[in-house]
Amino acid sequence: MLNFIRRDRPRQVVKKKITLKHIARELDVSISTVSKALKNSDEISQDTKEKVQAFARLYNYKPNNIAISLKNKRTKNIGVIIPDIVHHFFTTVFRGIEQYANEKGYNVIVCVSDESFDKEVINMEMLANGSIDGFIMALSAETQKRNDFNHLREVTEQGIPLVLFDRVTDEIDCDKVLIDDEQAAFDATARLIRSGKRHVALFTTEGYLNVSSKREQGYRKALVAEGLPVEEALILRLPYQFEEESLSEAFFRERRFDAVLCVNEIFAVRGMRLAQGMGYRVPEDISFIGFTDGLLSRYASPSLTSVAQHGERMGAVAAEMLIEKVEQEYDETDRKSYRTEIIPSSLVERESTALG
Amino acid sequence: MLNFIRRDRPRQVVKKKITLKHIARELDVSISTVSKALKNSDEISQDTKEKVQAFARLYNYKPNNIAISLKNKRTKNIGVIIPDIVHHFFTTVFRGIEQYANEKGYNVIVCVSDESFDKEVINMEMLANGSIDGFIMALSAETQKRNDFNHLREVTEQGIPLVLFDRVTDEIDCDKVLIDDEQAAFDATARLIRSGKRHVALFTTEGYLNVSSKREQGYRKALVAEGLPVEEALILRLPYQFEEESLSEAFFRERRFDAVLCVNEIFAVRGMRLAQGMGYRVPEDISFIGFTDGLLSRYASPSLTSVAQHGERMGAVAAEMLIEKVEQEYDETDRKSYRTEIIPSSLVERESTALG
DNA sequence: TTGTACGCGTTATCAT
DNA sequence: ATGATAACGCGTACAA
Repeated sequence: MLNFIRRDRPRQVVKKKITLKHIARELDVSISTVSKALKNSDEISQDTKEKVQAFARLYNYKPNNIAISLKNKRTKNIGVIIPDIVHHFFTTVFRGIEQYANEKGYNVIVCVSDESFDKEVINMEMLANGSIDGFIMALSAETQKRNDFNHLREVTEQGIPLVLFDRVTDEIDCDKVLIDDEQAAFDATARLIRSGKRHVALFTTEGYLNVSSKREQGYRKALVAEGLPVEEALILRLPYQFEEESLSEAFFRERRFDAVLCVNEIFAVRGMRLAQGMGYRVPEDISFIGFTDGLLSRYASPSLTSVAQHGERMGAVAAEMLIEKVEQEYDETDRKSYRTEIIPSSLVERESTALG
Repeated sequence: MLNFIRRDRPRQVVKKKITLKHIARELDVSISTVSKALKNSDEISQDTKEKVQAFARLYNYKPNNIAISLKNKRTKNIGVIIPDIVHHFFTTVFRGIEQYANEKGYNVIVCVSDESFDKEVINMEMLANGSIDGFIMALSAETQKRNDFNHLREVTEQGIPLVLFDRVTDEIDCDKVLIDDEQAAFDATARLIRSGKRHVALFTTEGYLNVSSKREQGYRKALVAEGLPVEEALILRLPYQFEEESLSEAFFRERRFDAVLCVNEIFAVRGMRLAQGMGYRVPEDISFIGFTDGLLSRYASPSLTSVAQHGERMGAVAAEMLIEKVEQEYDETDRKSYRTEIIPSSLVERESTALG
């Protein structure tokens, strides 16, 4: 009796999960009676309900998610595909997604594309075969470069909801969540100028990443708006993962500027360090503002004024948009319309800029 | 004809995923014939196989993961539960897990416990109901404090493989992966002493986190081993998330020391900054070594000598152990035995320590 | 060579 | 009040 529940093993007792069928057999009723009894259906006698529920509690019955998914054609899982998890911004977005999703009873399956097109495609296909109800993703660098979005198109054509964030494309019709990069860069630059700086340099990345170019736009527009010339010589383009300082050192020696806008924290911190090493005071001689308000900004010396991107909020919004689509998908009532949400960033003022 | 494949929608054509049943109906054969044909079974005539395979390719047939999971009782998903994703160390471990798992054809479902016992329990239960084949996790702070591990016990009793990493407990019999915290602290301290320092302070956290206390052990043992006294006055215990510097400032004023071992990057960077602000030179007057070799260590001024914990390796090892168990679980052959793996850390030497 | 029947665990509909 | 049956999508042992 009950030997489905306890089965002896070499050194360990295994209490396998029990199913409706087990309960039914043990209590000598039908599976459907058990199912209804557990749902407190009033088709079932009080007596039977109590018996069944007691037994279920005793053996800690929990319905099998997979079976339910198969039946409902909904998994309550959402797939997240990001280029890199060891990256503060993506991590915070992920956290926002995870929190919101969890509140709504969804689990999150993450895949990392590692900035590779192929991995992105493989991961998407893997998850699209029934494992998830919808996708949230930021495109890999390679995907952006190749401009090939067939994998996204396939997924949306299958009716699987998709939300793109941060690294998006116009080629695909879907919900999107964006940072107001241009506006943020504009504001930061204007902030530097209004505090009395007249020669604002820009430290940005080589190659045209979507993000950097928007920030550059904002920088340029701010200069113009404030009646200053755009000095091309004050724009320094650095390799993404550069190690030696020679480039920037030369820049400091040869150019005259009194403020720098940097498209990320790292450039800013390295810039400040170099400047200080060369005898400049920060912010008196040169002010700095960076993007991505992470640990580096907070603990640099001096601490770095930085554009906070509210990744967590972004993730929550993305998850909200996705889950809305997923659940209305089920109603099939009204036709789709896609939104693009902009998450405002804000400037966190610290020591690397003087008060206006 | 074929109207299961294209169904008109308001403004969008939806190509729903097709199933074996669809193919069978369309080609007027049975489902099992289709199934076998797709597997290239030699029970099926070349002719039929080609017809079926062509059709499947055309309509991009992919088997439904959920159905397969239900059938096989294996999901090819692994559940990861960590206290916090916005934390460099956990993030790197996660990356290691994700990479290895992906190589082996597994997906990763992450849940964040947020250092909360309840969330940890809820997430585990959620995933344990069939969604995953095994768990990899680091215990939440609250769980460690409460010393309540029934949720882990339940899971292992159900025969679900579990691997604990970093934040583990002796109460549960399972595979474990650990950092050699004590040894690392020992080595770091010894390294400071051998470079000529005689009064090594320790900046650690208040309250007894497993991790910090092991590091403290190593620190103490190293002093003893090198024939130096343990000066209790040189051990500074700071709140986990402290903001004002008053505590440490007083410490710098009142104590005499020429080196500091810090249990994390942040304490080290803040310590260095304070020291420099008070006129000390780093490393000449005071050397610093931190734990967790992240961005802060690399970009601090001076850059910080730091204990690298190789989280990625740790994650890969954990995933390897888990998947091994998951797959042998299936054989049911030999009995379980659990291992504990130690991942060696290493010291990354930078500017905050002088050469021995 | 092809098809039937069953099972995975659940729920919903329709008998009894 | 209870149970039988079908269905979700797949694979496979067994029949035909």
